[in-house]
Amino acid sequence: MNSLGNAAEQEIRDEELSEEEIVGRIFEAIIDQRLPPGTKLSEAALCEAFGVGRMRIRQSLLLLASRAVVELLPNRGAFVASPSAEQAREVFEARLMIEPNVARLAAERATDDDLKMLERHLRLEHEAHSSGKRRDAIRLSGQFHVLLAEIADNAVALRMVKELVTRTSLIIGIFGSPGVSNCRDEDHDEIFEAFRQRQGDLALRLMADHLRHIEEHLELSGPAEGTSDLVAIFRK
Amino acid sequence: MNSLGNAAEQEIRDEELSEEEIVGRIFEAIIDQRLPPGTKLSEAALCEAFGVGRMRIRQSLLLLASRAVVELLPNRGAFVASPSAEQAREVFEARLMIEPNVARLAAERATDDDLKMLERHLRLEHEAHSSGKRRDAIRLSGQFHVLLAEIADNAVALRMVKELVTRTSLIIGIFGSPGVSNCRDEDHDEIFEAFRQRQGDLALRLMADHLRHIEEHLELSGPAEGTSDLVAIFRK
DNA sequence: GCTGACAGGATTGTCAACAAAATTGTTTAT
DNA sequence: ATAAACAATTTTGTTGACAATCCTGTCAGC
Repeated sequence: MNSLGNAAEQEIRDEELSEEEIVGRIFEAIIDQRLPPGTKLSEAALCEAFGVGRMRIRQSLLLLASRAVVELLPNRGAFVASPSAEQAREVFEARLMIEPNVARLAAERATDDDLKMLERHLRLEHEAHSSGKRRDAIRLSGQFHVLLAEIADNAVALRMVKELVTRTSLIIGIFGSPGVSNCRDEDHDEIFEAFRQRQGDLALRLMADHLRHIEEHLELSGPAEGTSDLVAIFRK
Repeated sequence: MNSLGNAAEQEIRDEELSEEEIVGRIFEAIIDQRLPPGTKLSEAALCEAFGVGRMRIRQSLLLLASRAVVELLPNRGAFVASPSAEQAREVFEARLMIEPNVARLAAERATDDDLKMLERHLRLEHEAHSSGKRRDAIRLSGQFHVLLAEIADNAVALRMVKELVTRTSLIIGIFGSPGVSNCRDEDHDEIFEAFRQRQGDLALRLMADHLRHIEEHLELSGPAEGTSDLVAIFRK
């Protein structure tokens, strides 16, 4: 029984899910690490899981592959991507280009409602963290970055951030020290404080520091995860 | 006869084109404005143009839609996107986040061969510009930005730049003053000079200026191009 | 003469059957 | 007993046909 065969995930409504909804669901599942890197995503299993036809699944997998979130091997099927150290470097480099700017714009454009919403979100993050709900903590800390992109009000940046946050979750699954959580929520608190003071440039700087901080806590010179390092695991 | 029905574009080899190749070809056609915004991309026509099955085309169109380069209307078909002024703003905002950083990295990482290649490219740009080959000039000036992303050696950034450059071509087609070319090649020359001197931060600044310069030459408060502003055109 | 309904044609969306490839399990020969 | 070869099963890839939707042109009614 794989992690997708859960009947509870099936939709009850007779409206079928669209490709984008399926893509979104798989993004989320990857973000909170219910789908670890390398997981086989067989078409039949996904058809059952989402209650849609094979074509819909096929297209969804193609979209996921175009964002480097799944890997599509010809005649072999689809697998959750396992980013290489090189790809991890690229992802963080890209995040450092985009997200500090997103943070600055968001800080400048946030409405009062946005600030309230962020505050509520940070409270949830703290709760999940202190009560040891690791999965929730991971999901929420990733979602924080997505929320900022939504506040920044730029659909292009939002799409990119969603992709990069998801890929980061995979990267942490591979290169992260076990137990260490995704983001420190104190960092998020500091960024929020900059928001409250409407200091866009400060938010930019803090976000850059935050991302560098995450990257530093990875072991990018480590395992090197090939196709599936069974050979490495059973080396000796 | 639409602009895709050209039999010369058909492939001779019996190897079929992959989705990505088709996507790339359509990207290029949009970049040098052979496919203006709003063009209907009927499946049958594309099947003939590329000599592939309908499924291949369908998937290609889905990929293009996921990058906001074509618009997919249910039961209506695929059309080359016609970005709104709001979307144009988002595209340039995103380019300003990414490309100055790309320029800085590229300036720092360019090999001597890269510099030679850029120099050759700029010569081509000048030639196309001075000999009045508008289409070539447009294609080459867009390609300059893509080359920088390749030199920067970041696949994520490269993909984003390709998308944003293509969308910019559509934006210029809609909001650009007629006759005014895409980029001024003197700007590109300046950036290249920063490359030659290995001044990454200068390259960053010049690229930001360059992008702002392009955006300023648009008329974003203009036509407002709805679905197809026939109503606006025949208003009075 | 104009508006609305209707029918024909064309295009898109979906499904099911079929073909191709790969993995797994079994057999056979050394 | 090991390893290669073969067979069976599963999974992916592709094709074609069919259903649904939309556009266009026509016709009836007012």
